[in-house]
Amino acid sequence: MKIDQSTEEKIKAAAKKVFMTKGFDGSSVRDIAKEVGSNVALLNYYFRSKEKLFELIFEGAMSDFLQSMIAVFSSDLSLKEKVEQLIDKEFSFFLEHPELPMFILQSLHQNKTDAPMPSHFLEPIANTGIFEQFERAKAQGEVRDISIRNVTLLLMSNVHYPFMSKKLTMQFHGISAEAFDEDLKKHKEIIKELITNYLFISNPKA
Amino acid sequence: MKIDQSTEEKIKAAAKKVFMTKGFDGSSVRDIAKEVGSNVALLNYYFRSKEKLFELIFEGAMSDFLQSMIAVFSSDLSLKEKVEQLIDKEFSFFLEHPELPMFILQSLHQNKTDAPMPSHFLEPIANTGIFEQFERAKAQGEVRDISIRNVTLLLMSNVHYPFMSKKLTMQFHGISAEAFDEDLKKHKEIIKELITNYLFISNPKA
DNA sequence: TTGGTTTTTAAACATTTGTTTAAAAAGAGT
DNA sequence: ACTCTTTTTAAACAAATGTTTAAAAACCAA
Repeated sequence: MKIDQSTEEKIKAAAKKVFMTKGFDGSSVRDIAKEVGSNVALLNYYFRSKEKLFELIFEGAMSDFLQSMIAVFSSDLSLKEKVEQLIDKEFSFFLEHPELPMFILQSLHQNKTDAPMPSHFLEPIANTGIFEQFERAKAQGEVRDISIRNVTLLLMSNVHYPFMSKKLTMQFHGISAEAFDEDLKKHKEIIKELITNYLFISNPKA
Repeated sequence: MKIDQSTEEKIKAAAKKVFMTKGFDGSSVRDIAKEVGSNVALLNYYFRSKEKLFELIFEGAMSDFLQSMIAVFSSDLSLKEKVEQLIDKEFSFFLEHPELPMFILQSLHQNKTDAPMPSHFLEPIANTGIFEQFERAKAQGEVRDISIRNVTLLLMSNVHYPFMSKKLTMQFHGISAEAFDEDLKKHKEIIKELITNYLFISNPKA
């Protein structure tokens, strides 16, 4: 029953690469097999079907996607510091995995994964106590009266979208990839100031 | 040479519906034909191929996508009013075409359209004089020192992303579509205040 | 080496894909 | 009614798809 781990991992890596760039429908098992340097039958030997393989890749991606938040939330920084760190960390994470936001949102959008998000993805976030920390800060008047859901939407919009819109933005402004990356850096600083200024009351005692 | 306009339009409508929800790769010409209540051959009779039909739909979508901006920019409002109106108008537009941002970004992401964005999409925007108005306001100290490209990215992030992230957000917070739509309304108001507060200097004379 | 298991391969399978063909149906002008 | 063009259809086509089969190759314990 000893399975060649390396082969299995090679297939997963190839599948990740292909699925990420072309999506589920745009990818064929022969694409992936070619990327592995092997056979279609081998994919179904290790993973039972294209769908099963995809689900595995998707779950891994979703896990990565959420993982970067957890590290920040688990620290014992102030809420403001956490927000700032989150933006920094997410940006550097997505600089290395720029296709991730598009892959996740597109897969969910087209119901490429039927299962609702498993609780083992969300519980670790709740377990960091970030929600309680937020409500506490709100009660103490350190933070503006805004729902945690709206804070999330605000952060995700400004952190995910830029990486999804690279081609649109480049074409829209007629700029190069390098120029866009510069804009990205600037954007990060802008939203850090913008969001913290908005969320946190400057003088809680006033 | 008189072509039954209604048939051609019916096909376009069906193609739009199918392509929008399933993307290029996820859609088959037989899907579209079934939606029309007709034949695959008919699609190739009116449009030469699946690709040509898609390009037509994509260009129409891109046009709609940008059109809603132009109306606002063409008015003779102040810059601040234009920003506020843009947010309002874009939100009500995307409430009626919620799949549009995802469709556009996904198609560009996967190079489903080889051609770079034609100038006839962008020129009308430049022709509204919005860029000059912005630079003028910046020179006069009414507006913070920020590039127009970063303003665009900021606006697009906060206007497009929420519509793309509906499923992710619903699953993430475990909320209903109705609850999400409420969050959406709130988000609109938040970013209106947030962005205008950030961009516009409260007292230009100070 | 031998025998049995695991891994890999090539080939075949049935469907689905986009496109084309050729004929039928519908329309229009005379 | 007849002809010619335009529109619509059913059928066929080759290529691509996901999956399975069965045999070969590699591996491993005795």
